[in-house]
Amino acid sequence: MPKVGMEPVRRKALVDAAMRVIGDHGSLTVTMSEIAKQAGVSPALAHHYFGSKEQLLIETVRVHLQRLRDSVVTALREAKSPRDKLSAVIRVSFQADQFAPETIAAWLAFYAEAQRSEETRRFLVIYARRLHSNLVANLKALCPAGDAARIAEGAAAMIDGLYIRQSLRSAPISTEASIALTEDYLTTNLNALKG
Amino acid sequence: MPKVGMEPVRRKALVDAAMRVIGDHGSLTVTMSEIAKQAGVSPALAHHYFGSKEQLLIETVRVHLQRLRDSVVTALREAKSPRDKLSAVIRVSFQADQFAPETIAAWLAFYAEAQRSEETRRFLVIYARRLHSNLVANLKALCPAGDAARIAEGAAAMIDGLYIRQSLRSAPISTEASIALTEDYLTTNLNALKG
DNA sequence: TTTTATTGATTGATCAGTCAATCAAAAATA
DNA sequence: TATTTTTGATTGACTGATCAATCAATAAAA
Repeated sequence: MPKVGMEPVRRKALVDAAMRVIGDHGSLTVTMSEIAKQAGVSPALAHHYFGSKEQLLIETVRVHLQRLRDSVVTALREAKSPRDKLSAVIRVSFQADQFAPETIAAWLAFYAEAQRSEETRRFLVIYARRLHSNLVANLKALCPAGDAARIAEGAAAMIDGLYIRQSLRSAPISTEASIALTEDYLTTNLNALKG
Repeated sequence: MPKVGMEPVRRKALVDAAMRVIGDHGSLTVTMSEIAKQAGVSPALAHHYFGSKEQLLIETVRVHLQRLRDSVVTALREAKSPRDKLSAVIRVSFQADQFAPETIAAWLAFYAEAQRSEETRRFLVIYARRLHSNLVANLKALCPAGDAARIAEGAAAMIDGLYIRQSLRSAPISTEASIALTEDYLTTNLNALKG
């Protein structure tokens, strides 16, 4: 069975398994055994490749934020006007796989972890900054810089807030409604400036 | 040393200690020992009064949400007009003790816990509903019901989102700026309807 | 004396992390 | 080509630490 070149395959499998298990469990207090089992390998192998549970979790955050970033980049490239690019950023934030309850649960767990893990925090800060700067950059084409910064803060907060509220699964808001609410925030603010 | 009537004193001390330790630690993976130590009693006593760690944590959520509720009720009573009441709800949400990094960290941990603990989730859902309904009730006096519901969703999301972003402690937003952003959201939306 | 408050000592379970051993593919050598 | 050596992949079994939970014992008040 052992074949050469398994490392990248196993790493990916373990990182994906970690996200799934964490999402299902809704917490980072998952065992290496559970993750390894989900990935179809022994716990020892997970340690072999990642050194520690903490490192595996950090890698999990990193890889998944990288994927999210790739989605945003693609969507931005397809959008032409600044206004379309703003919509693209919003759309990706709420896209199906991101907005699935397990995914939201996992992100929530990572935000909590960021209180203790400097490295986890660093990655989430980068995500937050990127979201903010994507919004600002395109807003600047539509309104003065000062307003752009303010509107971007508000929009970013609204996006994150819709996630949190979604995590409680009471009165769940649809993807479309979340997008509409955020779009509406932008439109109303931009119109208010024009008026 | 043992005096009669200590139960309520100890319960309060333990619940407060739990919130503090969880806030400092940024996670619910705190030991009963740490909490008990912080409260100045033995771990065994914590178990004596609460039965289990889980129950202590649930009580901690309940008590602290109850206090938050009391603050809101008081602030609402002092405000006269619907618009003032909206401002009161916002102000309390961001008031100093709520917006302290340790408090935010603790709430974040509880949100994560809500994924697993039905009872914790229930309390947080009640808080979310209360926030929403306080907003809707007063918005209805200022705009049509449909718009009130929508604006309330947006405002609640923005409040929760500002918390999350604050938890990352990068580019921290001041209490005043957070209040201003949320107030601005309401004002802009209400003006847009009038115009 | 009975009841309430309190703790030290202990237990049992859980887990992260380690390690020595195995297995099979690949590379080197004959 | 056949044989040997090396190396990467993999695991079962084990260890040490941590921690929630229990309990019997003590001390003070009622």
